[in-house]
Amino acid sequence: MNILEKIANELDTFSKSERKVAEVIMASPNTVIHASIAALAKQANISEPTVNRFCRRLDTKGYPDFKLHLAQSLANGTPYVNRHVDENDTADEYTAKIFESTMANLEMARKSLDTNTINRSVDLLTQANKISFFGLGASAVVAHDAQNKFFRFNVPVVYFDDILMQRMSAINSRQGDVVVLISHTGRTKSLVEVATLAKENDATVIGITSEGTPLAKECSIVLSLDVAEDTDLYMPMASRIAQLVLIDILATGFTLRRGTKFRDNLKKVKDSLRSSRFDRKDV
Amino acid sequence: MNILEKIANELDTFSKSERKVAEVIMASPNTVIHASIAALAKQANISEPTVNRFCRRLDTKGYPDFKLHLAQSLANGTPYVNRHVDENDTADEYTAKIFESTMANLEMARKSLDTNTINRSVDLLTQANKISFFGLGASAVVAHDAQNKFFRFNVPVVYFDDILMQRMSAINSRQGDVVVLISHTGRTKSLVEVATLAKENDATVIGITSEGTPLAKECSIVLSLDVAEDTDLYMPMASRIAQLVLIDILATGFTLRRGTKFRDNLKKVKDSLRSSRFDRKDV
DNA sequence: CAGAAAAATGTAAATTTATTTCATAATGAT
DNA sequence: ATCATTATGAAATAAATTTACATTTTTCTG
Repeated sequence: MNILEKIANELDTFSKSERKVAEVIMASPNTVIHASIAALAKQANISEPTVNRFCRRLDTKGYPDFKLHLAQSLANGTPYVNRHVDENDTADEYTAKIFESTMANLEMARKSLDTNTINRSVDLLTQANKISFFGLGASAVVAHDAQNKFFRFNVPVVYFDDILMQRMSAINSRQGDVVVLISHTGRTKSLVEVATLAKENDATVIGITSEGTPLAKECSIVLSLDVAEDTDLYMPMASRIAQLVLIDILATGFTLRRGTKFRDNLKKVKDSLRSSRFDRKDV
Repeated sequence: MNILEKIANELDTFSKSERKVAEVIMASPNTVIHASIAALAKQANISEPTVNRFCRRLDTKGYPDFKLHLAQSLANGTPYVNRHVDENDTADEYTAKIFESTMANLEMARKSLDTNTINRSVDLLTQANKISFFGLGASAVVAHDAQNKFFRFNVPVVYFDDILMQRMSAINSRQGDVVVLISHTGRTKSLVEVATLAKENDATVIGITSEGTPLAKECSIVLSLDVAEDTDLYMPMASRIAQLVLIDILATGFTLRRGTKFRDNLKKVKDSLRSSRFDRKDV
């Protein structure tokens, strides 16, 4: 797909003149996309028809079409990447880097998510008698957020970020209850124990964690999110953002499954907040 | 940068004919990048020079250059619109839409952020005797996350999602304390009161909120994040994600300001968690 | 609401750019 | 070495884009 890669690949199938064009293009593709066929021909010391033939050899309609492909390759070549924050970065720089890494990781997480699993999870959540969200540390924040969302749906929902409360809650769970356990590493001992306890009490255990971890092994369903490790500053960053987006997805799936009337209800919940707020006209 | 966004943004500054072109382009940008200026003009029922003028209005050199930009916009994984979830969406569809909107909104938020303000905020935070993070509802989650991050820095940091605790804490604040108030709408009455109380007690008040809101008016510094309203399902979605990324940025700025030795310390905090986790080799 | 000024749009010509045709040169196989 | 094949370029042609200018439409002013 990427035409620059294609050029590099097929370099040996090119003729002498074609190779000259290829080299000029690869040397500064960003200049080429703004050059006319005449300019490029001159730059490569070959004739214009040769450039044109070169373009066609790469399965494009002609020179302008080739430029289009090239432009797209360049745009694609620099997607959101995980750029690491550097000690001497200015506010401008680290701000840009953090936004970009977050987005790169979201893209990554999106690709790794299995929508069938999402569908099954939504099924289970809509049918649950009670939903519990447990996490520790940064994942506690995600659990907190999940409670905030699902609470609006008027389903029994609890959230604990305390190990003992989590254990007690797990022991008290029963068939029909859904326990959602959140842990990026999937190696937090106490959370794995909670999973085991909940399972022993016939609750359904959904894990928002990485594949193949001790926690994953104890779960009925695993929603796994691939995210590049947040090694930079020893703080969870992208992983929890991806988890939160996953919560949004589950919550959205939940409301869609519940139908229109249910969504009217959501509006009421939101409207109920009005009296606690300053009116827009007050401003 | 993204020319499709730009078109959507400047739609109202266009003349009648220009709008016609814009609509044709937005309806099927992928067709347009392969069309000649004549074809596009015909499609939009206007003359060729008008298309040309349209291109120049968007700061491109002309039609071919415009097509290049358009092609790049399309190639870029960047979603150009906030696609709204629809009632009949499959899991696949709403998952994709939520990821895309989240990313579109992050892109938007990034652009709206002022790095000078970030710099000043980081200054204040590094110099603070005590840092408090307050929010309610979805913003409480953000405050919770902030506490989690700043706690690792070994600075006195508190977080409350309870109105009374927030008030009491604000009343007890003094010069040198920094109070960070989080509210997307900036209209939550009790939080505005907290801002006033904190200010009366000489604390520095940083608002993570929208410009021109009652809360913003009470703050010493306002970190504003533009995000498209989350109207779909009456739940805060993109706004809190953007706020969390902002927290990441502030935390990162904080650690950078503190220097290398400080960051070694962070590693120790992280390492201290090891005993609570299953080892990798256990798996 | 007339009428002038400004802005928007279109026509047609000019220009630029890309492509085709065909002649010539290079390459390679026998 | 010679013929066939392939590669290349010059010039002609075709296509596309841009410019210049005329016409229409809109907006503002009195």
